[in-house]
Amino acid sequence: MEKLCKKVEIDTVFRSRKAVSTPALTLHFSRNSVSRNRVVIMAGKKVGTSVVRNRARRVIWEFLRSSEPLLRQGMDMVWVVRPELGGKSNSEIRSLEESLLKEAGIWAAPKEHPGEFFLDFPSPHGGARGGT
RNA sequence: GGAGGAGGCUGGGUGAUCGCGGGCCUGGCAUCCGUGAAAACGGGUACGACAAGGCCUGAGGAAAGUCCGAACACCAUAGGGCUGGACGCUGGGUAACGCCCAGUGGGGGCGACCCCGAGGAUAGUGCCACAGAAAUGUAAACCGCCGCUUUGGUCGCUUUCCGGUCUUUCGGGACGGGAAGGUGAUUGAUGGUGCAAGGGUGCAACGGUGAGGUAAGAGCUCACCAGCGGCAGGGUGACCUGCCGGCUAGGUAAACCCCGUCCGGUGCAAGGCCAAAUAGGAGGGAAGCAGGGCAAUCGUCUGUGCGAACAGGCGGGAGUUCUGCACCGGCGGCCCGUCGGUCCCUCGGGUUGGCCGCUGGAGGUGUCUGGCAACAGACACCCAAGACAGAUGGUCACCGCUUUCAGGCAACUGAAAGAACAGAAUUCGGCUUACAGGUCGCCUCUUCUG
RNA sequence: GGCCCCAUCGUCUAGCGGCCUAGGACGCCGCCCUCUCACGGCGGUAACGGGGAUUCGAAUUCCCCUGGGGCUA
Repeated sequence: MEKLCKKVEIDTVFRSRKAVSTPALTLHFSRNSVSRNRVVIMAGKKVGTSVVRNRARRVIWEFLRSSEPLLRQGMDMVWVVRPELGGKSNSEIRSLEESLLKEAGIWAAPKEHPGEFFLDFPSPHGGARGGT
């Protein structure tokens, strides 16, 4: 699992229009061309002070890291933190993440149909992407 | 014991485990990076790059707000004037400051102690609403106070005259009344004068209190206080103390302003280097004048020559160069000055990579010396984050703290919950703001006991 | 990260330190006009971001917070 840094790649994830959300947390995701997962966690100024924002990033990142063996690989994820997350405890944040991952199909569920899920993935720019 | 005052320190700890940033070491290595499906191509390097392991190290007192001051970098080695801005008791500290220390003055508190943007209102200008007679002018007189002029009322005393009652020694006497006049007290009206003490208005009314003085009053006179000026003494100074003088000067400068001191601008996204990529595009402005030098070349004259031509003189001269002015641009808004220049500005187009700056510094800690202190000096020891979507966290256990509940007379035991403000971004010195607690001595007032 | 600016009724805005108990427009509410609606007329509702300081007096001047916005490779 590595970090997703470039603005162009992050914009690609947003353009895929695949997202699940709760009032406190939103997960945008798309499939990538690398075989590893790439993650970025965004916490804007409206979430709170730098202490609140950095704590949210660490907690989210730490849960993803510790539960990586259970996740499907080859995904780009953009986590967007919303102001409601400020008052949540660490265990609450973890359960929120788990439910979002399950909803997005990234969490390795008991019944696995990976091929079916990725079939309806929209290829951006009318299939102009090479290499897939 | 209670109530306070001022200041310093600290900002949970230990262990296990999984992770993150930086550095070093070890072993392995023709490897590493980019493009590519691969082959391959391009590039970097054996003081190298990558991955693994080990070790070391890794947020704050405010890292914050960005309110001041600097260092550093570029713009000229940061220049002059105007404008503008900041500061403002005194002395010291400091690289510097709007900060700190010590003092002065004022205000608050019984006190320890705390607070103060605290230069100039006699340099000038402005403003002081409403109310009030009057809001700064040696002004003004509403209610008032005083004597005086004119004119009344009441009362007292007195002179003259006229009656009355009683009495008589018939000379008168006593009592009371009326009229006219004089005089005094008091009171009213009127007029002009004197006064500013009192009332009233207001944030503020031209010193305050007391005594003398006066028709009533007034610094009119005196004492004390406050304020002003001068002199003397003390202090580096702010200022303090004493004496003398003339007796009066309102407030506001966080209103303009005056005085003194200081200030060029921009800010590490400063700035420098490397690599890569794109374009030579569009719009606008300016490419002017004068003089001098050189000069392709042209015209003309003279000379030589049969001639082509050559040489010399004169005149013009594309171009080029120099000087001055102008223009444009850089150096805060303007002027000067200065530097650069045929280009300058705006838009459009490309890149969104790497390295340096980047952490050893006005640095900390300790001791000694100087100083009331801030601080300075000497010596010794120490090196303590440097990221670039941005590193300190998760889980578990135990201990310590606080609260609640249960048990217990109590010491205590058990369970649950909680633990502030807050995260480095070029670096320092301050200020300001936020902050759960814990802890250390010092000081003041008060109560009780001995 | 650095450097700046702004804050007045629900909205857009006026507002020399005293006439501010803060004005106007659009809203909103009520009444009148009309057969009814619109237009029009009359009246009302409603604000100086918070705290401190200067001043006799502050929306206005000064300081500190709070909340918005902009510029900068």
